[in-house]
Amino acid sequence: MQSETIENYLKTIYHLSAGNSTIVNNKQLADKLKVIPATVTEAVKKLHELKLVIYEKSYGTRLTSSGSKMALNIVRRHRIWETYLANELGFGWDEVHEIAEELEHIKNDKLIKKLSEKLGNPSFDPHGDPIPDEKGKIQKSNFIKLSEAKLKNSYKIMGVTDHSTAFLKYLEKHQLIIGASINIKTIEEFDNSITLICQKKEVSISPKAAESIIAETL
Amino acid sequence: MQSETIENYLKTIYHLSAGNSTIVNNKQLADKLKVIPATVTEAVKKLHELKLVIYEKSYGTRLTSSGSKMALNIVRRHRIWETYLANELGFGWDEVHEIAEELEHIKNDKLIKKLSEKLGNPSFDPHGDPIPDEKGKIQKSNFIKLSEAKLKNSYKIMGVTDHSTAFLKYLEKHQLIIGASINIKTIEEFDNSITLICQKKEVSISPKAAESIIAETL
DNA sequence: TTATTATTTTTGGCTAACCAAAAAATTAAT
DNA sequence: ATTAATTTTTTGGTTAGCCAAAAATAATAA
Ligand SMILES: [Mn+2]
Ligand SMILES: [Mn+2]
Ligand SMILES: [Mn+2]
Ligand SMILES: [Mn+2]
Repeated sequence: MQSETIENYLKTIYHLSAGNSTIVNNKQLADKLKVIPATVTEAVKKLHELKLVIYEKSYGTRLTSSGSKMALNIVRRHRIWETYLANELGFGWDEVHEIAEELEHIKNDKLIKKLSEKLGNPSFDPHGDPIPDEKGKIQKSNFIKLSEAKLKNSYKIMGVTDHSTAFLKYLEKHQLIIGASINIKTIEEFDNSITLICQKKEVSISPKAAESIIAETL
Repeated sequence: MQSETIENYLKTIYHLSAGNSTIVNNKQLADKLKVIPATVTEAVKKLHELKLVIYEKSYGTRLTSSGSKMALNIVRRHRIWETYLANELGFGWDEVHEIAEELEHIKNDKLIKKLSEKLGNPSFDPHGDPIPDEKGKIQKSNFIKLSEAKLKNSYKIMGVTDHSTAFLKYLEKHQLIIGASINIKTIEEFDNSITLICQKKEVSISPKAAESIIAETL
């Protein structure tokens, strides 16, 4: 049985390699997992032994196909739980991530299946992130980061990549919620801050915020 | 933070001491927790340090009031989850215990509160066991073990104390389900086996089975 | 191309949970 | 009261995960 620790490593490697199995280095992992680099060195060695990653000394780590399969499964559990907590239990989208961080480690296929069914087998979680299916397949979408949006174009907000409570509260205040339609009014030359129209109101957004908002081109 | 291991010890001590803080010995704990007695000795020493139990060498262990409070809370989480799995997700009552064994360790008060609310703050789980409230109070009931039933009397099945899949399957087959009304037809002198009427059908039950069925006097 | 900085690895050590085997204590049987 | 059986404790040892400090590599800047 894979331990909770191993699962957290796999999931983190998956996220850091952006799905496409880019090489991940120890420092990144240490930062995300809140351990020191020495600990990561040990861990990735063991994951290599288990054939869940390929670890090349002093270079980096990437998931094997079986590691990737496992990671996708953890991501699925995490996002199913997030959706469930939000849609069925009435938790706010800023609360679900933390709880799902624990629930994701409960390994019971039937449980996840029942949860998913009850939700109508959703393909996206409350943050707009795709939920891998039982086989690990992820539904593609023509989403972009708002930082890549073009002037005058219209978009629909589909999700966020920063799940911090602070950020989510900020979005809610400006009614920049999932499903909201927006139009890009101006993009500042000198700092790339964006002004957009949302619910008839004008909102100005920093480049950093725009980087964390996922939108669909309309 | 109390570890999963500590929580399992507290819960097991609670169950073995039947709520009323009877002394529990190492052998019993070792058997239930599937570890060797030496491991239990170490563990109860630590629990004593933490002031969660009173451990008297070579004699036994009992919960302190803070240990008891904690145990009640774990039992509450366990039974809320069992009820939720059965009532909201459609799991069979023979499936829920195993899953709840894991879910019970997720410590998030708001989560349990939401689950409980959604269920209408139930006082009994699908096995008929009482669910302690937030303060640890358990609702009393005039339940008896079927092995204590009297001839000609009528009862309503309220729960079971043996949660094994085999036993629950057996009960289901004979329609001895929660809520069923029964009448005691005969009690054999020589082996205490019981014949009862349930759903117009006659069912014969071993003393061992009767010991594990909880019923309410009608 | 050195020198400086950042990252990675090694080494030694720690704690929580476990087990096996032997010794000690308790309980039950004769 | 002895003996035998059971339970408990002690001692020594293991593994998973972690950290701190030092040594080795790799990357960047001068
Ligand atoms: Mn999340
Ligand atoms: Mn996690
Ligand atoms: Mn149970
Ligand atoms: Mn448990």
